[in-house]
Amino acid sequence: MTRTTSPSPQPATADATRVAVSTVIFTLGRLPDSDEIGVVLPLVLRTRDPHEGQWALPGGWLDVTESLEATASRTLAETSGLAPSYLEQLYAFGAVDRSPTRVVSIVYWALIRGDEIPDHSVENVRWFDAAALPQLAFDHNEIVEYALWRLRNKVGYSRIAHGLLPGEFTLAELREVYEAILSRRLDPANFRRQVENSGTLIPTDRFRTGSHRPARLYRYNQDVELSDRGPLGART
Amino acid sequence: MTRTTSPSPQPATADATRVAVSTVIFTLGRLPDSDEIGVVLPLVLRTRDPHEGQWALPGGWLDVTESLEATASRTLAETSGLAPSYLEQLYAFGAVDRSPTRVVSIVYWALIRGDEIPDHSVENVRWFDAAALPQLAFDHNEIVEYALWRLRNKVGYSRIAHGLLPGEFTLAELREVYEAILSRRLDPANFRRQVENSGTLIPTDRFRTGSHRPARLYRYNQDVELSDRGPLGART
DNA sequence: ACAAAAGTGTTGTACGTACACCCATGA
DNA sequence: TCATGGGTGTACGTACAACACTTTTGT
Repeated sequence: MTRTTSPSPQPATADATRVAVSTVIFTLGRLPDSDEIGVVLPLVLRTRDPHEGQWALPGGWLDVTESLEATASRTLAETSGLAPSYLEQLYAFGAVDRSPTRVVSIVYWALIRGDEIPDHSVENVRWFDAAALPQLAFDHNEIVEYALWRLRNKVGYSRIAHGLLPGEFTLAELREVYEAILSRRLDPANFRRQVENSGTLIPTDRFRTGSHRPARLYRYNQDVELSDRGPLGART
Repeated sequence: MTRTTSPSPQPATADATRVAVSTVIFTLGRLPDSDEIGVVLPLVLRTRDPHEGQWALPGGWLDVTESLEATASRTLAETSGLAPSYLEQLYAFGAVDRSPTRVVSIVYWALIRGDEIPDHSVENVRWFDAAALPQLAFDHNEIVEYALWRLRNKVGYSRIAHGLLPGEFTLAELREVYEAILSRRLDPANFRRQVENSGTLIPTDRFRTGSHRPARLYRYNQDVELSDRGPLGART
């Protein structure tokens, strides 16, 4: 449904159900109109019907020889040119009337590090403030809403916030990520203790020197990822 | 993939992807070999290839005119004859090699009350101890494993346990449900307070009289369902 | 009377929150 | 030296686990 870049390998038979894979790709960035840091995501301008001229989630038809997750990864590469630092299935949307022809969309959501996102890398791709989207094609507004809910939820009990940061980061930077996602301020002192006691961070010997007292750099402890997706490790 | 009861409305074209909907249906029951109470689920004996003679999750092909959830509900009716007291999408399984032909299965999981489940209502349907399954068709063992994980997880922060009980129940009965799902004993005193303070139960004037001191009957408070599935209310 | 489950009280620990305070650096 | 963010200490409130205890029934 959300395919925008290549020809359709699936037959468009009137009474067949087609399967699409779309991806909600989150990263942090400076918001267009304010200069706050916030959650942003890329959308693709539809160049054909249905919903020509509207913005839609990146995605494509499922190929018979391609796994669901592989399709999602491809989507990500096509729009951001980056590999996901986090990728998880979100939901399968299958209302009969969500598209003129019957389409079931398996939607993934992904995080990528904000390090180096090409500003206008790909034609017809634009990054939007997740909290201020225009009207999107199909049921994509609903989908993004749900993805945002999952992101905010998951940030509470999981360590995914690291997926938005480079390899080494200060606690203040990590806290900013949480604050942007939850859109509320957190107490620096308490934040420090929580995350230190969680055992998910490894302090390095390096410091971020800047305007004031240097802050220690931390990196993510790979060994801790438990109790996240349950028995599904590399599911597809 | 798991269709067992009606002819396939989907074309079996070699290079098309077909969409199936399967459902993991949980309830509580007396386990076959012990006489403990535990989680049980119905499976359907496959009467044709692939995997003829193996047990599989109830399910069927997605019809073009039928929503995902509707297909799941139908499945439930066909195997248990009951309406679900809880129904939620679990995951979309789409590995390329999970079936001889390419099949994407949208899997739901459901709870039904144990009140009155016909013991051998439907031909080729049998109820199994969820913790001691034989080898199932396709990747269905994995799927059940994941569904169980979700059930146990969700019982911790949600009120779904009520979905396994009749309209009125004692706190001891509710506690038994939790104990069966989590397979560990809970302190009756603490359990009482937790659930009382959660505001999800309404005490009635009736009592369950039995072998000892009568226990007050409670019923579920409909008004509390919040923070469960997020923005997806009647999604399909 | 006694066993056993229903139901109440009390205590200790863990953890989140609020906030006062010290430390180290650039300007 | 001062402003500012880095980092530590402490006190309070809530939530939960453990467990002693009282109450009410059937037998």
